[in-house]
Amino acid sequence: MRTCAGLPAPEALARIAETLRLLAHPQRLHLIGLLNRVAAAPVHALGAALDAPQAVTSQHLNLMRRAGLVAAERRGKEVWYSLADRRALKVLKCVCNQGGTR
Amino acid sequence: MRTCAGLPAPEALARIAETLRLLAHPQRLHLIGLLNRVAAAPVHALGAALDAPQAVTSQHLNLMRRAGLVAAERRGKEVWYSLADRRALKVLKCVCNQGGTR
DNA sequence: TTAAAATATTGACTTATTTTAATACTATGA
DNA sequence: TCATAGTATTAAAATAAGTCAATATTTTAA
Repeated sequence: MRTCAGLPAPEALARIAETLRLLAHPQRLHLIGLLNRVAAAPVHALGAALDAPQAVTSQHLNLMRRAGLVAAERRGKEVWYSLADRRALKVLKCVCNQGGTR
Repeated sequence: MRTCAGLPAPEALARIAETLRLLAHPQRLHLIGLLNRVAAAPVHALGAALDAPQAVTSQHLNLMRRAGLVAAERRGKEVWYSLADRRALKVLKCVCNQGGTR
């Protein structure tokens, strides 16, 4: 298990920031949490859980898919999404515990 | 150790997203990493390490301070900053390992 | 009290992100 | 082939975030 020894190089910091930026949205975080519970689900089911318009749900999922955070697989008319990067869930888990002073 | 059981409530998701948004910037991530190494440092030293203008460094630090991610303490003419929320470092650490398929 | 160092704040500007609505695409079954 | 369900894409408008330069504030020391 590689832990972040030393400071990440500038390009690495940019990539990490980009990943965090994608996670830094309530609905996208919600999607990550949902996908963790159900393993995989079609867009319309996820959109219903979020109570968000179809286009919005699709856009969020596509953003995360392009970054490799989630994966998409067509099953007939539906496209089922699933988690593809365990870091997404790890981030959600470690940031949703209360902070506290160090 | 409280782990994120169940999906966070909407307000919680918003708070978590806000925290992640603050971390989702290369220079702010760099500051978190630096503060982890040195424990505390004045603004001008951090700005020099980042090679960023004084105002920019101060602004980044202030953003994070208002969110409770870092703490500030005046020592004479200087203001020394330090980490105040261990989640910041945890996020940096777990997101800077390579992603991988689940 | 004046000057200088260190930090913070402000406002204008530029850029990026989010939202919305409309429309296009793809697969299925009649 | 046609209609329909499920997704994706696009463009425009609204909102938010980042950058920069100038200036204000705070503290110390002369």
